Amino acid sequence: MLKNLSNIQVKNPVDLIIFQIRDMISSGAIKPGEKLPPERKLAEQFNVSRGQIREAINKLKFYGILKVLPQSGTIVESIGITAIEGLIKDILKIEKADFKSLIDTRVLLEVEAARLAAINRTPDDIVQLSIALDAYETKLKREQIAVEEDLLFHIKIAEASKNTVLKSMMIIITPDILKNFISLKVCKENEQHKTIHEHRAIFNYIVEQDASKAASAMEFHLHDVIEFSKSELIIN
Amino acid sequence: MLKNLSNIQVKNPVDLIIFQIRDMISSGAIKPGEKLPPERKLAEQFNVSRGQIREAINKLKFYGILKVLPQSGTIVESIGITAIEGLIKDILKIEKADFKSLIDTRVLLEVEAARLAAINRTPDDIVQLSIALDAYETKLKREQIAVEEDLLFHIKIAEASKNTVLKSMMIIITPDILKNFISLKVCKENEQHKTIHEHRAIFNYIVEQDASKAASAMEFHLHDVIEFSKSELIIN
DNA sequence: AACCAATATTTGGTCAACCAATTTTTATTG
DNA sequence: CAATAAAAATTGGTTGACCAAATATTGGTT
Repeated sequence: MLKNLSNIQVKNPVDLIIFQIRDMISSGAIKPGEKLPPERKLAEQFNVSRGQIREAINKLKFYGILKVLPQSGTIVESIGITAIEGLIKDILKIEKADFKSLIDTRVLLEVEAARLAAINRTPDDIVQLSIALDAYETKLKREQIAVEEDLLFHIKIAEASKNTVLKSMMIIITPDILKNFISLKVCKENEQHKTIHEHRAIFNYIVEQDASKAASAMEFHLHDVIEFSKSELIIN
Repeated sequence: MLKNLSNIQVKNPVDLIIFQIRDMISSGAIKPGEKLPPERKLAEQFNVSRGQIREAINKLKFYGILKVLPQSGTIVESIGITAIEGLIKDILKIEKADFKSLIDTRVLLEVEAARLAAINRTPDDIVQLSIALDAYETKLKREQIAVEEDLLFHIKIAEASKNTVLKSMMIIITPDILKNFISLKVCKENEQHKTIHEHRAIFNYIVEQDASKAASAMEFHLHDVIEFSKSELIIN
């Protein structure tokens, strides 16, 4: 346990607080389901300001480790000591996304989203997809580049899939994808017009509720994108 | 994962601020790549405290829309007006994850993670996987339930996949999965011993670098889990 | 002893004042 | 006039005091 401590390079003071909270749980001082000491006590105990304690709590709250009850206290989620230890260790190690991982995961999510969208799409989804599709095509015909409209269309597909987690993940990775695309100038002008037909194909299969064809159409559509995943450039 | 928001009615004051920032970008008052007005100005302009402005900025920062340069300013990421408008709208709509979406997405991520792990695993990954596997088995032999060790093993697989995005996503959904599993008592004691063999099988295929077999072994392993995805229970 | 309302305390949430790094402006000098 | 250094203003970051809701304590009544 303690030997793992040296592995992690803690730089951020907030991460250091998170680490200390982890120790309190590891040592059994706090058990899952119980209340964390109040923020003021923690601030005094760790010799930091209360604001930094709040920031650390906020981060752990986002990752689902803590739950804050206003005017009452902060409790550790009942997910077991082992899980909490492992998760916090991993959270502190989370690194920036590389381009290849981003693209590979995007393809994975998108193909599944297209498949599910074909199954679960509602009439309203068709309207929304149609609007997004039109926006993409008109932008493309007027200007050269429509990467944004492209990705917004893809998000609409994720929305039509009715899988809330899938959609959330798409939303999270989309800005990173855009940043990389723009900087790498992935968007070739002449090839963009080809994608109109591909988008239409995906759209039609979703309308027809042909799941497997929608999925394969999406996979084909993203083939060009996969080619770029050899690049290892990182943005930010 | 986090909060939700009804389509038009905005309740959270922070989300309202985000909406106003969106308007500033939509109207062209701020363009992508440019600086946001200083926090004090925004606070005065929106007639709210600066802390709330900071909270809103923080949320948009997490989703990759804004980038904060300390002691200098906050800039809008250069990802285009259209993308920013669409993304912010979607961010405000993000809803809590339902169990089915959670499980379905988990399976999707895990099968791919197993496939990639078989390809990219290093000698050290094998050691780490072996340690996680032993922890799981010994816990199972002594006590009845080892869901945490189970999931930590799965995270190690994601780590071995060398896909940073995939791993991050696994870490994000794991606590939610645990909460649902524990409350639904998905972990059947007698069936848990069966999973030892399945884990071993996955592990061996990863060691042997047999990608397709590793993937299908993972898919088979998660079959029982998929059965429960009919439940619509939501935790929290 | 048991119950319950009134009160005091504790809690996370909020805010305005302050800090240090940065940027811009101004003054000086060659 | 240009260059540069000093100083003023601006910036996001931090902090400690205050707020309202939740909780614990108390004291009285039955």
